[in-house]
Amino acid sequence: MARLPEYLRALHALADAGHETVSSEGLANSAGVNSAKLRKDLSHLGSYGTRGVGYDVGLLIDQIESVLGLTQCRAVALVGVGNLGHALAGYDGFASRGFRIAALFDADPSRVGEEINGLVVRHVDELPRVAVQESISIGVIATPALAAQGVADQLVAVGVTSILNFAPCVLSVPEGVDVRKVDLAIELQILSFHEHRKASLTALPAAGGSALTALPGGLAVTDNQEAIGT
Amino acid sequence: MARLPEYLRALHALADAGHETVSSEGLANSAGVNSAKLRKDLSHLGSYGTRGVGYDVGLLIDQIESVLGLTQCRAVALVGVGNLGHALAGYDGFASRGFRIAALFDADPSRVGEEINGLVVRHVDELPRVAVQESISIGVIATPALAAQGVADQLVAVGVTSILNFAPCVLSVPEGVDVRKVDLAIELQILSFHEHRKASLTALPAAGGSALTALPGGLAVTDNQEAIGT
DNA sequence: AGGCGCTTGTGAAGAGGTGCACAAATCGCG
DNA sequence: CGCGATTTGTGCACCTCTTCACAAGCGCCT
Repeated sequence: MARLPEYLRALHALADAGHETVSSEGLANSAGVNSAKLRKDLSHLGSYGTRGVGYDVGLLIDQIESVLGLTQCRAVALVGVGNLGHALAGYDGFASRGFRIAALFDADPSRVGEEINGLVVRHVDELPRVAVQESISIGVIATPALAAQGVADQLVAVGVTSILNFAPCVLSVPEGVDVRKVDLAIELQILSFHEHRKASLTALPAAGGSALTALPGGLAVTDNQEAIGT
Repeated sequence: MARLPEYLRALHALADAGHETVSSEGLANSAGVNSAKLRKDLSHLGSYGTRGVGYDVGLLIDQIESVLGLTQCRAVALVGVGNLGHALAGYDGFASRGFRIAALFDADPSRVGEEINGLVVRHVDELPRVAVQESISIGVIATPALAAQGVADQLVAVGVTSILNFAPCVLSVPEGVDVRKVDLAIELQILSFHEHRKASLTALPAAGGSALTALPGGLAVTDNQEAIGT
């Protein structure tokens, strides 16, 4: 389930605040989901809450981390040390949640040798040797779109089976390899769509327009993320 | 639909490659989706393809950009010029797709005045004045989690109704305000889960274990993103 | 020890997305 | 002008996810 990390984050926040137990309602509010959904999610991983009390925060954290495979610190290879890659290399949100950026790569010789956050940028040709040496388990692609597929192929060749792709393109990978894509421009475009839709709706208070005009407000608004009302 | 931006990206790539028309199958491959799904999506926005030929690339680009509200260049305010914010400010993927980063803000006085990519970092207190002046329509939050809610409140107060949140926390906003969240660590955690699942599956070729043990492979793997096989 | 209030876990209904398969429509060619 | 190849648009069935509502269970207070 893709919501488990969100629960985990909320649980850590509650633990820091000193809470020992949480009700499904409280945790659901912290994570921004429905309480029934949260209970069903947690029941799916066999978690034991106590009726009448709630869930033990510490125990639940251990459970979820175990399911997510976060008990071991995973080594991440980052390919592409451009604008975005540079920021990712220095992003402390990774280390604080159990991920270690173990190696940086770039194809541009002028960038090789640069030191970022204590790590030296290596040439991408060294990927096979370093990947084995550092036992890389996840690859992050922050290259331009044109280079992304080639990098993905190289990562797959050295045995990486999980890839996080920031390049705006679709990657072809063999079965068994998981790819997640994050495209920052797409996120903005989705917001732009919502802006456009809201503007059209307010401009037409009692939309009696003909069905011929394809109004932005007329199509389904399903984008897998919802705003949380106060 | 959240898939429209992906179609748009694929269409731009096809247009650059010189294609005048595309079949739903071809475009679906480029965007990494099923062809039937793509046809249904396009039909929902009243788009006119020609049977026997396909879709006109240029026309479809105009249609989708119109629906997404990309005909006007939207001004974006970026709050939080830390590691990530710095990269976002310099990310050329925004400008190339119709978004203009119009203002940078930070709460840290030592960062105020710094120039990034031709823009001067302003103090967050100047947000109200600048937001109106630049007619900001989208706010991007790249602050630490603790500051995010406050920034969101400020953005809402100045009339911003679309927020892209990179801080690892849930934002409370009034109805009518759209929030999209991007949490880079969560993406890695989902990949970690897949790694863990794959490792468990290969370790147990014919999983005959008792149902009591909550195997990672036993729970539903639905994370709204799928790998595309070759 | 017993009852009461609170919370979990889950069955069932509802909603929505997905993909197949096929009819309708268009173009090119003889 | 007509036919076949090709491609769009869509009805239908399936399946998953979501949400409500409620029974079962646990702790606390008397």
